[in-house]
Amino acid sequence: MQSRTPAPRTGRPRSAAADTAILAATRQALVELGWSKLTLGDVATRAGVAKTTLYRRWAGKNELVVDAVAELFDELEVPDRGSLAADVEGVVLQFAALLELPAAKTALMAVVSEATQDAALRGRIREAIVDRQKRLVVEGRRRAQERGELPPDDGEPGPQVDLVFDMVAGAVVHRTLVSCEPVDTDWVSRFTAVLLRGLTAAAA
Amino acid sequence: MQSRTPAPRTGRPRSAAADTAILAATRQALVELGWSKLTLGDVATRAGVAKTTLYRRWAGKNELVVDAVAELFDELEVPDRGSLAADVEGVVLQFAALLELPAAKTALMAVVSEATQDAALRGRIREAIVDRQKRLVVEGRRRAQERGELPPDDGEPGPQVDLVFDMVAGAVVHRTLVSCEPVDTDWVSRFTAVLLRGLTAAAA
Amino acid sequence: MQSRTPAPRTGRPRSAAADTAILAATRQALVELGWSKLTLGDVATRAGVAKTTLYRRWAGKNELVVDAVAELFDELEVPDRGSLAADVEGVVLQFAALLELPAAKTALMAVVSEATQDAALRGRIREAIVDRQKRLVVEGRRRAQERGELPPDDGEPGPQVDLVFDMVAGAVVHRTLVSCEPVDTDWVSRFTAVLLRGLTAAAA
Amino acid sequence: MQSRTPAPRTGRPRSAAADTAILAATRQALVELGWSKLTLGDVATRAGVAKTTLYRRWAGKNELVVDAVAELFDELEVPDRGSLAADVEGVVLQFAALLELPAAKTALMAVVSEATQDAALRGRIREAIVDRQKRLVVEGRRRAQERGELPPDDGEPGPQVDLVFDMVAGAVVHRTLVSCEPVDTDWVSRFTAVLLRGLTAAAA
DNA sequence: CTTTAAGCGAGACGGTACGTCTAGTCTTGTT
DNA sequence: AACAAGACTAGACGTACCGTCTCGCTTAAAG
Repeated sequence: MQSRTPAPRTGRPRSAAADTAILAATRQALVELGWSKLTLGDVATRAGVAKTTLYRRWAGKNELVVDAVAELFDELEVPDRGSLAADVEGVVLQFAALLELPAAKTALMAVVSEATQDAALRGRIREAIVDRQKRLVVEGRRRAQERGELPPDDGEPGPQVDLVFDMVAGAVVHRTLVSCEPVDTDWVSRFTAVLLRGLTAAAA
Repeated sequence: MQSRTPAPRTGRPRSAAADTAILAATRQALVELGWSKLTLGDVATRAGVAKTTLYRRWAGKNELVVDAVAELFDELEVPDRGSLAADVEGVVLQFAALLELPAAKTALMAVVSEATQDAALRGRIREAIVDRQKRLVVEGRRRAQERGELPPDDGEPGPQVDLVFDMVAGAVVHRTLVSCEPVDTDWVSRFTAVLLRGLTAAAA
Repeated sequence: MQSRTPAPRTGRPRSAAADTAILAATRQALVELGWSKLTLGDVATRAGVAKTTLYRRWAGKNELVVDAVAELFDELEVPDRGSLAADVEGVVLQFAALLELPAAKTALMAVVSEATQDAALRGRIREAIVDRQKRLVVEGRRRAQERGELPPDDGEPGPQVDLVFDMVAGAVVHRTLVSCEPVDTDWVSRFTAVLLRGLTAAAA
Repeated sequence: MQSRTPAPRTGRPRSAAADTAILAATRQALVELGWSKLTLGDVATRAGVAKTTLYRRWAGKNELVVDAVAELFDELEVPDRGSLAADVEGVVLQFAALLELPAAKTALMAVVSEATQDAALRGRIREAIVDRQKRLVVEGRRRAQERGELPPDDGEPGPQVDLVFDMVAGAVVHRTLVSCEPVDTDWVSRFTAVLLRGLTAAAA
């Protein structure tokens, strides 16, 4: 999950505070300026750091922004609202709220956009973002199984997890960023209804 | 839907051939270089045209690329495969095939990415891409109603159209560009099953 | 004698005024800052010109400074003071006055210094500075011959011209820049006496 | 003549070997790269020493290079070839041979060049290089007087020593570094003839 | 048939950011 | 304390691209 230039073991150690400052400055600059107007010189100035320090630790703009964005998604957690439908709605709203942040919105799409041309970047996105969120799907299903809302695993849990993940994340991202319409409670409940009926009817 | 600088009525008329050459060169350069490496100077060279000519017709990179991409989506058509499920699968596969083209993939995400910072660009995307595809959803449902697979409209058709569109397009885009996994027939049939059962169970 | 990047024949022509401004700014910056502190960005700013314009016309710092310095030496002229001794003293004083200018002093030595590592630069110095001044020696001798102070050429005039030139220019440069002592009228008359007695005694 | 940072008397003493290694590495790097491409980091690496060590002992690039060069000139000695003319020719050839070394050539001019902007450096050059060589002129004249080739001092020996030194050193340096032509035996004998005839005719 | 208004290719221009490099200082831990 | 290692700030380097501007030339429609 590291896109950083590795630090040597001898000599003066790298300042840990600089990392925090740089990533925070990157997110702030991203919000204010957007990907294309973001300059590393500006990030360095905001972080109170020389440009060289920045280039010593990251290979370039892409690597830096991916790390800055990945930290945002670390905040996502699995809610426990008592029922599968409520859990799904909770996750969807949480994710949508995250995508309302200009920093997250711009940065995520910028990185995805850049990744269409860069296989290594695709890999890093999968690691840092996609796979982490998939665990949330697994966790939600586990809870529903404990509550008896879903039958226990009958062998291979994998495929449907991927499908559910693509459907949930895809719908939210598309509505937010392509259709550019709000993810309000009405939309969320309609979406959740279609998704869960589709899944449970399929299971029946 | 025009993002072009309007041509004056007097003087020497603009060369029509240049337009075609420029848009084709834009798509080609987009495939080879990606959005961030694409330079208008290079596009001009590929098109055998001076940079001035390019700037005389489009206001900038965004406008040019949106026009180049919009032409790609004009090829999408509504299939008629005899059943609702088959129609949905057909649309999904058609859309996925389009997104497999590097030109479409890169260009679409580049434009969406840029749009997170640019309201006017969001408007143009909605016009040129989102609304055009929504009509396909409406058309597919109309056919299913004619076949008796779906009940006739009970007043307001709008909301579910938006939901279905976000779910279909979102899932395909997400699987293709974020998860970076193939949209094969297995995935498509599972997706279609969940979607249609969710919708018809909801209607019941 | 040109160290300039050649201008193409088509397209917008290069601004002639920029050349003048750049070379003047170079000399001014050289006086104030010296060679090592001189930056091309600063020269560009002083000249009211973009850095790119500067790099479009010259290949680098060396080339630019050589051209700027060469213009200074164009001012040197052959005096006619009525006798060989007076002519020599006039040339020496004129040359010494030039070397008192910080611009000329710093720039000349900077270029000579750089030339110890760069054969092409050595060639340009010879052309632009050394050979031009040698003609002054030839001219001075021709006048002395017309006055009857020196015998006419007896075949090959070359070698002694080189020798005289190295002795005159070398002594002035060394006293000015290495010994760092003034080239006053006393020193000049003693130098001229030794030189001319040496030359005429040799001819006798 | 010291340009070194003085060492404290307490604590671990400075390694003497490091000095030798650093000065040798400086001369080697000077030959290979020239003044402007010479970096102190590189010198440190060649000397197997940390950059810190280097900065602890010298104040900067100028100081280091002057010391490295001054060592070269310590090798110059007064020849005794039996006659004034032969002695002069010997000194000139010895000096010219020294200036043929790329290290000496580049370093000397680099230092002189830098000195046009730095009075302290000018002082150090006078001490370490100019004054040392002047003693050679005095020594040569003393020998010629002992042989009876020159009359004994008639009061003030100073001025002509300076003049002779500037003429000899200037001519050699100029021919070597500005005219860029070889100081061969032909040139040396012609130069010596003019110089000595000029001086003795003046004395007569 | 001229005008004449614009198109067009070529490339210079002022800017801005890039990513690299070096100077000189500072901070570790080790000797 | 000196030392090796290397991080740090500061800032110049030379390149690339942007979007604008000037050229001189060509092209059609309007007078």
